[in-house]
Amino acid sequence: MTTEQSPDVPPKPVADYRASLNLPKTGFDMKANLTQREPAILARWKTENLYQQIRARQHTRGKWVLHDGPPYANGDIHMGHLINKVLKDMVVKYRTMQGHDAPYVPGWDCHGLPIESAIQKELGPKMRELSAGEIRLRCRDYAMKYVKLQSESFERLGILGQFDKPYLTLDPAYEGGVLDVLGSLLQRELVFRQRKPVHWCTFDQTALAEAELEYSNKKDTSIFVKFTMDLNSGSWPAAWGTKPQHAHVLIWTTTPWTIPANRAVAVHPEHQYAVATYEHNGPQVLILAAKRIATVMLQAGIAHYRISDSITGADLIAAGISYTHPLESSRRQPIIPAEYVTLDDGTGLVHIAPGHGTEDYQTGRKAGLDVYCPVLADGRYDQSVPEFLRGQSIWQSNEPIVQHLAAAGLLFHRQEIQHSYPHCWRCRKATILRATEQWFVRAGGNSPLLQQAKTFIEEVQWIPAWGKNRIAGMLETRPDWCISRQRSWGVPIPAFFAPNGEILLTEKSVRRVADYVRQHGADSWYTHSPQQILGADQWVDTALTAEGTTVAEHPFHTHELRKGNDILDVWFESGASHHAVLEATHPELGYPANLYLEGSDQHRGWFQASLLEAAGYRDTPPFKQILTHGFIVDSHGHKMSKSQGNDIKVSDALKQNGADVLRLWVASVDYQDDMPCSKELLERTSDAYRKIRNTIRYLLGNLYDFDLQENQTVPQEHSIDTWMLGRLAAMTAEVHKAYNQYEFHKVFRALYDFCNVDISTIYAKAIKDRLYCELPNDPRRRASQSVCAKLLLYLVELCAPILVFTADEVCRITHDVPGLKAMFGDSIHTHTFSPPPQPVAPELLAHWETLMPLVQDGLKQLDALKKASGLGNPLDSEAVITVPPDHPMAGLMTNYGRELEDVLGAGFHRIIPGDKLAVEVIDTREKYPSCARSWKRRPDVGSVAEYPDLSARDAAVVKALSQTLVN
RNA sequence: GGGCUUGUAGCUCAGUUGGUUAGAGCGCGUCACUGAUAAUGACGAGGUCAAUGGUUCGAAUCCAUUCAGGCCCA
Repeated sequence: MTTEQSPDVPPKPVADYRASLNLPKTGFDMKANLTQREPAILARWKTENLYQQIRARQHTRGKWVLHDGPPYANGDIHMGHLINKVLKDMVVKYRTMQGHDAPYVPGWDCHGLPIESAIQKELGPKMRELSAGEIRLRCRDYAMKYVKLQSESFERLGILGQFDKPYLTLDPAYEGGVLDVLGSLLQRELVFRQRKPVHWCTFDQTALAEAELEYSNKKDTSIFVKFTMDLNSGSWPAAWGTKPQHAHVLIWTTTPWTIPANRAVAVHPEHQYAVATYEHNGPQVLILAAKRIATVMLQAGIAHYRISDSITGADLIAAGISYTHPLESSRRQPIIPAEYVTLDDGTGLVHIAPGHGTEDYQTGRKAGLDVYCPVLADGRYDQSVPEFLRGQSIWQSNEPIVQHLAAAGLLFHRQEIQHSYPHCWRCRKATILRATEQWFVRAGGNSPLLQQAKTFIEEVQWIPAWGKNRIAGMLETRPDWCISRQRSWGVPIPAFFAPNGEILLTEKSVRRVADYVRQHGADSWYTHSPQQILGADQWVDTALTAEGTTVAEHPFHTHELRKGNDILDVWFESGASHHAVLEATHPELGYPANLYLEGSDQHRGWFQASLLEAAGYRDTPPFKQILTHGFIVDSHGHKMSKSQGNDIKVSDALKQNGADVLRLWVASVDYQDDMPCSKELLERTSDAYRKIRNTIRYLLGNLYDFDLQENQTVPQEHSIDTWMLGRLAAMTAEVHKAYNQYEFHKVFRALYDFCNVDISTIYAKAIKDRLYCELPNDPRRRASQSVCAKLLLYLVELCAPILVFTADEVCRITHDVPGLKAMFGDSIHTHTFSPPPQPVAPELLAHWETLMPLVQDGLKQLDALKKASGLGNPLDSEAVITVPPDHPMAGLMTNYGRELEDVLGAGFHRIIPGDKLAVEVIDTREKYPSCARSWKRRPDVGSVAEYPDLSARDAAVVKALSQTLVN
């Protein structure tokens, strides 16, 4: 210890009383050093097998299950993972400490395109030489690598769960569970087969996913085509004037080759449509959007034309006029509504080919149109098109079609354009949209599945409440669910195809395959024969014919069957987890789960998939509560992205701050909204962490000689201890309420303010004198220590779900203090919350309500004295408290005076009668001597002759101590 | 473009059924202490409650529009 003093500081008093004080002592370091300390704690948890210990613990309350939504097993974890997993962990830890059995089984989504693409990239052209089975093996290794990597990252964040037995969607038991759900949907006749346009490469003859498209510029012929209206149908709108002899609707397209597949023309119901009339070999009458007429006429070089009044698209549809297919004069086709029609280009009337466009398809389905696709896998027209096109490649057909239209007088105008067009990422050739047979779940319109899902929504508690509205809106407009994908890495749709085109996919056959997959894994679909899989030479079952009808009791010869190549949409896989995990891979969890907790994007994703699949599997929803959180944004509220350079890497943040600080940050922001994050914000959180840590350190430091059994002392009624206990009771209630409603930012706020204001600013300051200066066993000291022990207990308990490492560290420190050993038991994480603290009598709290303003006033006066006369230390002042004799507190002020002196930090106090309850702070540097031990200036310093430099209290304490020393 | 959603001091959050000069903590600035000390305490400065318009005796709070974000679609 240094004894150096600067020359202008007066020499220290002769006697050094420091040793006679009870100064704080603790092994709990001020410096957290989380980056070093946390891994050590983590290692200990692993050796102790903490997760299993918690499972084996006596649970005073029932089971409570948070079912983990599986992150994708690809890449490092990012801030989104952090927020999600930490929120989940805080919930689980809170429920555990409430006494629930709250197991946490983490899961991973292991199948799907991103992994298959990564492997494809790795392998390059070699990919084509590999069988689906071989590709799947590599995909599996890839997925498992990232499961391990992410698993370690999650654990490093203090997330506790069954990481040694997670659920994986590539687990055969899980895959079997997925097929169980598919079987159940088949049983309820909710699965059907239908054409739908998908991106298609005619060179590779394969379907492409959105992610496999590369957009680049392409030259095309765009054409304006006149579709001849059938003026015998419907009724000519009066606003368009007298009905002409001939009229045409005018459409625009950049893909002339899709004209053969035209099945309708779409208009926007709210846009205005008019008639443009001009002369060209007689009067010409065109229908198009009023706003497009000028542009279109200019493009076609027609200078003179007349425009009629306009009507809305809705009125045009209502007029009910059909038109003639430009290449097939016998076809009459309708005009239908479509909201997506724009007036940015074209004519405001859109050529609809449901087999060759996604929007065309959707629009067509609503209007009940045939999904007609005359294009074969290699890009040639089939036999259903006009003769001049049969067998021709679509890539060579634009010109013949344009010529044909021109010859028929239907070509209004043509121009060459350059536009962004999707190309195949492998062969770089232009792709098309082509309708192919896909599997669907009947989940739109008035499907019973959808009805059931809607009733489920009502039975679930949505947090925040608007989540219900959001998902309800999504269900309202949702189409049937296309569950098939033309990929390799996933759970196969176990359909068998007979040589005559009959298909076997029934509840019975799927259940058989499910069992087979459970035994041999889904890879067996690719490596074993239909005979092996079905386990018989003949399989009698319902057959689906190529025409879409069913034939019951149809005998299939299994050796003739071919296995289908499609896999299930990965959302179907994860959406089956309510069965595949809660009942199949981890039946100890049980159905349903109490809570699903994910980002708000999962209203469309996992929540909806789960809801729909559960609706097709049973009659109760898979979750009781749904909690959603927002997304991480930067300090300006913009989304984080690598390309913007405003992203924060979890590994960096972890190195910089430690897991507990990151967890505290998660707790501190309102997750219902977007969550801003920046280095500065984490720095703030770090400050908050240090404050909490120091508060705990102060409490611990003053309990070094306290024994929970021996020294518990009830505080005197008028003591600041009582005020503190009142605050503790209020804080505890507030925090539990917030935890129960998952409002962690309120938990954080309450705990932080409690440390900052109630303990640090007010209480800790007030009790210093009695803790440090009184005899160790003095009742006032023991009472305050009793309160400190309570503060420590509740504070650490309530912090534990958030500050998992620090709480554990505190718990270990208490083990080293003999009197505190029993405080938290073996581990804070197997410990349950203490019963709420005893409430404090309201009248006692009311006393402090009236006294605290006096303290505020006193502090202002101290500040004024400091500025006016350099009074630096409040102990060099006295508080003169005036109280009217008839004031309700008058009789009590003798008790409260001493407490006020301490709360204010003054050296002395006097109570005098006055006309109002008030305090006056007086500089006593010239008035009283200072006690060398307590540093308080008071009149009784020197009153004990033996100790001329001490106040009466300190003299007595020192005397008593010296006597015990002698004995 | 559509559905849902957010916008209060530099930051994170409070602001009850619309009602006097809009609150807290942090951060910042100044000062004090040196017996919680890479701590602690005191005081202080910060806001036309995103903007505009409306309803009202009165609006951060209700309504409309706009602007700027976010998620999901198109």
